[in-house]
Amino acid sequence: MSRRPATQNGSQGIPEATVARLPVYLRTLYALADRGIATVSSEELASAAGVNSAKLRKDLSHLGSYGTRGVGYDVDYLVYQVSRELGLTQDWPVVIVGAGNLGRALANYGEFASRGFRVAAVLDSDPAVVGSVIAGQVVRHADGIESVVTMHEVSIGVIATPAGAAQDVCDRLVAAGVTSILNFAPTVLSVPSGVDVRKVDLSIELQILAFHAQRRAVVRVTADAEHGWGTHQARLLGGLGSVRAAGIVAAMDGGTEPEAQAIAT
Amino acid sequence: MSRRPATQNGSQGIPEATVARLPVYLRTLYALADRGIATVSSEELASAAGVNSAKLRKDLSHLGSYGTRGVGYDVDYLVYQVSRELGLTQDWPVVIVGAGNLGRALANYGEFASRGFRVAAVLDSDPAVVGSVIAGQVVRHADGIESVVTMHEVSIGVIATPAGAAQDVCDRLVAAGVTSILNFAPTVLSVPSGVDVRKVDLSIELQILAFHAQRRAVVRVTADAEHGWGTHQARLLGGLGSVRAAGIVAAMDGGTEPEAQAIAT
DNA sequence: CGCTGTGAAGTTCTTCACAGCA
DNA sequence: TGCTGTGAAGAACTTCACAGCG
Repeated sequence: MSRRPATQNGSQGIPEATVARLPVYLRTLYALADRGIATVSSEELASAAGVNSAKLRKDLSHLGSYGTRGVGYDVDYLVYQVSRELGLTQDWPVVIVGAGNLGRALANYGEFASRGFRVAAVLDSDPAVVGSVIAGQVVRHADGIESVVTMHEVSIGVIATPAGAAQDVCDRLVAAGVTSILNFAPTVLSVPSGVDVRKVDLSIELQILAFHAQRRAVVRVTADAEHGWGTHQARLLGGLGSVRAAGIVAAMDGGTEPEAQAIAT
Repeated sequence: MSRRPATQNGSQGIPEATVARLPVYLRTLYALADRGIATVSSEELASAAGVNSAKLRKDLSHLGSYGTRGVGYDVDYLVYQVSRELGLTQDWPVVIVGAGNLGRALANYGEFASRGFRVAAVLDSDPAVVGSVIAGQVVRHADGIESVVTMHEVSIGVIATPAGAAQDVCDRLVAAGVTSILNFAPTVLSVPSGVDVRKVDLSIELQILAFHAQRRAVVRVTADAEHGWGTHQARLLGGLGSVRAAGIVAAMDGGTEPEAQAIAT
């Protein structure tokens, strides 16, 4: 009873998986509109967005019946409906904490400013960075988190600091009133319930890719044994399973603190 | 029959959802090892990794029976088993295309080099950037994609270019032999089957956060109407539903090309 | 007739609850 | 006794296939 369900499909709740795809549809729709296309079928839109059409139709059906049978969807109208559903008919002020390479990349990110989000401030704790200008913003000292959040009524915070600083920054953002956090630091953040955290993690994505790449390679090695092939991929593998095993376990001890690499140059 | 299932649980296939969490467990295990902890229970490890213990045990059970009943898991041993499963007992050479802020942030990323991945090259098409040094690497011209991939037997490519260049870069990487791609450009990439693409997209993550933030706000507005409250969040919303609707649709036309913001300073 | 919107079936993922081993 | 490993139940998500509207 006290635990809120991840996706409560009660009144008009949209499944989480659908929510995660709406931004993709929205971007695709913008691209179509830019090309002067006024109407799309679910088939066309789905293919441009990289999903299948049944899924797209089901997703859109959660927003309402905005298509026309026998015709398709009106691009502009759908852009508006999706934008509204996502809460992009208002501008969300965002603070970015951490003005390293990553923070700078984020602050300069084009789609950011244009579509629903606005960088209210960029903060950093490094005196050498404070005062410099990034994307038209003077970088403020991280001490100003509370005042910036309060003054600009910020409810979304982006953490682009080293891992070691992330939890502290997070706590301060939350204490100041931020309820949505996008975390780029490679660490698990703990937050009170009611605060929404999403993480973006390079390392995790690479490791997932490695897993699949390895599996493909293993399959080919097996095929090699049976067909006498010799491929690029197969050679990469060598004697998998023992090669660097000891090395990995040893490296563990000497590991330096994982960092989001935000402050380095 | 001909369509390969996303997760084929045949011989020893690990569910995709599990694969996506293994890197998190691995990082958590490294952190425990650094603190000198030799053994963990599923409960402890799960809580440190931010999942529940049943899920963790189920996940680990797909790798084998590496725990000890009544005791828990040996940290070092589990680090090794998870690493091996993810294919991290070998070093994966990676090329980064795009040497803007994002590309630089990625190249300098700490966890990158240390645990299973090695930056084989950083490439960019901007003559002003080519020749500069990033993370100990001289930035090469993007024309060298094919030779770098071939020479270093690279199978993982990271795309950190503007959206407009991404598909072209992707095609060249694939043609050169890359089979895993991590895409930071805000665009849908199309690749031949057999090539694995994962995307990391700031904009999408922010929009998902906005959706939930909006919903929280709406709930509070509703509560306001009933209880006469007045909160920060409620005021943020204003007259949702009409406010900036026209603005959004109009802004669509004037939109500039979305970019991953890799080349700008 | 073409395409949307959607019940229903199928698949994957999560959570429960406990047998069974150290 | 304490904790893992897992069958079984449940929830979420995807895909199918077609009714029905424009």
